[in-house]
Amino acid sequence: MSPRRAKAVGGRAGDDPAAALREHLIETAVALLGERSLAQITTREIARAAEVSDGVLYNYFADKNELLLHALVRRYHPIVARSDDGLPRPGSATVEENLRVYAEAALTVMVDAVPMASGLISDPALFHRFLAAIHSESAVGMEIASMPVTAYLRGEQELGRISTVDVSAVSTLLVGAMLSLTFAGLVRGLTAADLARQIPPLITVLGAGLHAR
Amino acid sequence: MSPRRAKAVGGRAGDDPAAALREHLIETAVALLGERSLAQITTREIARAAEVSDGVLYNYFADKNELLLHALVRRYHPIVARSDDGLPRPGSATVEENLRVYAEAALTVMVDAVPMASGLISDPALFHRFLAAIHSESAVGMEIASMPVTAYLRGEQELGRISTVDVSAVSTLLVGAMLSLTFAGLVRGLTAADLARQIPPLITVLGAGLHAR
Amino acid sequence: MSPRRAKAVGGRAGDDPAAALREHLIETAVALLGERSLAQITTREIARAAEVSDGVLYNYFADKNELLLHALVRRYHPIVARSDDGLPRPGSATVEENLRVYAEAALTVMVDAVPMASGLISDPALFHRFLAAIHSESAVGMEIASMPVTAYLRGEQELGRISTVDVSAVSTLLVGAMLSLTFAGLVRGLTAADLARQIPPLITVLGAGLHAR
Amino acid sequence: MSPRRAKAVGGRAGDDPAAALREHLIETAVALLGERSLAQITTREIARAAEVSDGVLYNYFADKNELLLHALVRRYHPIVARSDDGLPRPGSATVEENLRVYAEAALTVMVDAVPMASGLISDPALFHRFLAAIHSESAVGMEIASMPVTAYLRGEQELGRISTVDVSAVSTLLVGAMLSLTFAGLVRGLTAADLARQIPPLITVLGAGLHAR
DNA sequence: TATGAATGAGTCTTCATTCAT
DNA sequence: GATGAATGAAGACTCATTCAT
Repeated sequence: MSPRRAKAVGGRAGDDPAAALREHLIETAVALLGERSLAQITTREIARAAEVSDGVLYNYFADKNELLLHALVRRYHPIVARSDDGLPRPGSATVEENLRVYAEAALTVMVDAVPMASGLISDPALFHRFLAAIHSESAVGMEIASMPVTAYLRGEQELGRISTVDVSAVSTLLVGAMLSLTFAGLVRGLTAADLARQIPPLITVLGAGLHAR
Repeated sequence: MSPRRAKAVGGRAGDDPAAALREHLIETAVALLGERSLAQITTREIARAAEVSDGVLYNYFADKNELLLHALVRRYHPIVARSDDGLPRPGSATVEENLRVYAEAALTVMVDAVPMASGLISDPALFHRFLAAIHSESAVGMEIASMPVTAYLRGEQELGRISTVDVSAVSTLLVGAMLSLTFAGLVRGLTAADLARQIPPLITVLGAGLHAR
Repeated sequence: MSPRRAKAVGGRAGDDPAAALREHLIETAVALLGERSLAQITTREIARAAEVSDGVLYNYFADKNELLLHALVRRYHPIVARSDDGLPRPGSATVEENLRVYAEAALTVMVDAVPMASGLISDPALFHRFLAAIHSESAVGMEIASMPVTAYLRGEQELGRISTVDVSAVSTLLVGAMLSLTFAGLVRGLTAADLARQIPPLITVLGAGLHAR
Repeated sequence: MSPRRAKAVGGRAGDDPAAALREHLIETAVALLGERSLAQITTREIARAAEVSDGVLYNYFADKNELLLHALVRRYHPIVARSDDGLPRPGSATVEENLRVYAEAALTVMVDAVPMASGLISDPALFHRFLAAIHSESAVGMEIASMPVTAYLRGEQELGRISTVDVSAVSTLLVGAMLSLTFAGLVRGLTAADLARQIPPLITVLGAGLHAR
């Protein structure tokens, strides 16, 4: 005679059923975040999409924004984490080729994240709640995107394949350029693939700095 | 014979009285845009801030968004135009020093424009009305910020002060890095001046590319 | 140095200029009443159509409704008066043929008047102001439409061309049928001409009553 | 488990609780429709009268007009249906007496329906939504009122109690006359009972047509 | 007196949040 | 705990009316 469990969550044995619904709501919100921006997602939409009742969300979150914040964080972390998957290691191939791969990865991440981030930036209050939720503000912002590149470059530097250039500066330039391409693409409705064609000349310019003596 | 004039507009001599309130509304909206984002500004707030009645705005604009769009364009144009003022000419000083000035100008512009642009990006419909209002989509986006740099570098190239590098790529890298700094600053609440300290190392990296043989 | 006169009214010599503008407004409203119903006509539309300023109407009428009421009366009277023009006299042609002519006239009037009247009926307060404006309530309603028919039939009766039937009842039947056709036409978007085809069988039925002994 | 129920709806047993408020709203609107016309009923008034909150109506209807349309149809159908109840059958009593009963029924219906219909006629867009809602445009208009009379007369014709007159024309005359009386009554504030006194002379005139050889 | 911009009450509608069941 | 209908506070927009010029 335990209380009824939300249909949509099902009865996965072993899980804490309460936590399961909470998860389900977050995942649903994450999915909606891929389509619409923060302000344009209603609690009703979330409930409908999650196939649960309108009110449950208040059993797990203080308000709509808390749920969306969790969804945002959830979306944000894999985006960054994803960068690590299958990215080239220092010493492999050529530095230029590897940087291209890193650049494309960053571009992909940004084309996905920027619309979402925009929704946050336009709501400062929410933005700061978000930063607090991430609770290590230092790792947020572009650094989080440039860190893998920086790490990679540092590796190459240790291997002596590139000069003693400021690798952090190189990362900022590369990642920033990807951000720039992302916005340009937003204006014209271009995909990450379309934009990726503009990467090689950028690498060429940076390459000069990497090999300078 | 003439109809009465809004109290808030007063009797500023020399103004076209008809256009005065329109202007007043746009300027009020421009000011509000500095505090809040598009979606968070209500018609009531605009009216209160402008010290006029709730309905006047509809005497001058088709709807709330048309007013805000005008305010946006108003804010957007000086931002871009400002870049041209007092920017160094090819041949003067050193290329590195000049690039630093351009970079700082771009950074200043972006710190101002990004919060505003974010509000637009999260509302695609409004975003496209905005682009249409600017009515030369090709010049919108990051290009508008990178064009002055590109032009400057092309000038230096003609003077033979830099190599035959892809100046457009250099611009994208530089401007993109400014954008990146802007977002980083947004997260930490840093000003353009704070962020500007990170410019020199970037220039150093790019400098290698500019002088490569 | 007489005060300025509304442009649209022009300077017809001999007219009282004030009364001229009043007239102009009423006539404009009359025209608009042919297109839209009472509630759907705004003071702005009247002013624009009359090519005068928004506010003048309040120099001549207590409010919007008073103007529209005058327009309504103006439209209403000619409608009824029109019935008298060129309508057959007792003794001419055949009674059936003449009744057909009267019926068509009534139908034409009604197709014109019913949409207008509907706007009134749905606003009881306005309706009673209207009746007061006409200020002989007894002559309003269907009687005003049936009176000419009744008068005609009475004439025929005096000539002995029809029996001692209740002519008022015949009028009510005939005019009521026209009203009925009018509503039917409204539903299907038919014109007075379309509807007129249904008149002859009605006359045939009534004819029996007129010649009964 | 079930969500709470609107206070105003209470706990009427046996009702589908989901549909209860919907019903309540329609009935409230039906009642208001008896006092005011369509355009003069605000969503707030409906909510107040129904003793529910301002927004509920949007849980059951797409917009204000959809609710009012339902209320209209609700008012419209019983009006017509009512005509069939207890109306005389062909062969009973005398034709004149029976026609009088039919006429009174039609009059009652119209005195009720005309003010309501007027509100619709003055808003063409709404009018057509209404017709679509009734979705058999052919049966709308006066026909719906005259059909029972026509059917009755056809029955009498088959029984040979009346001549081979055009029964449809007779119906149009009779029903039209009732409409005419209705409008006349509206002007003077007369009830259906008051107006019914004018029916007998009309029947007398029609009677001549029915028995003509 | 004419002008027409300004006024602001009032309309419909949305949606985050509550709460009886 | 889950449900989802009810709540009611906004929000954008309209328009009759006023009034400084």
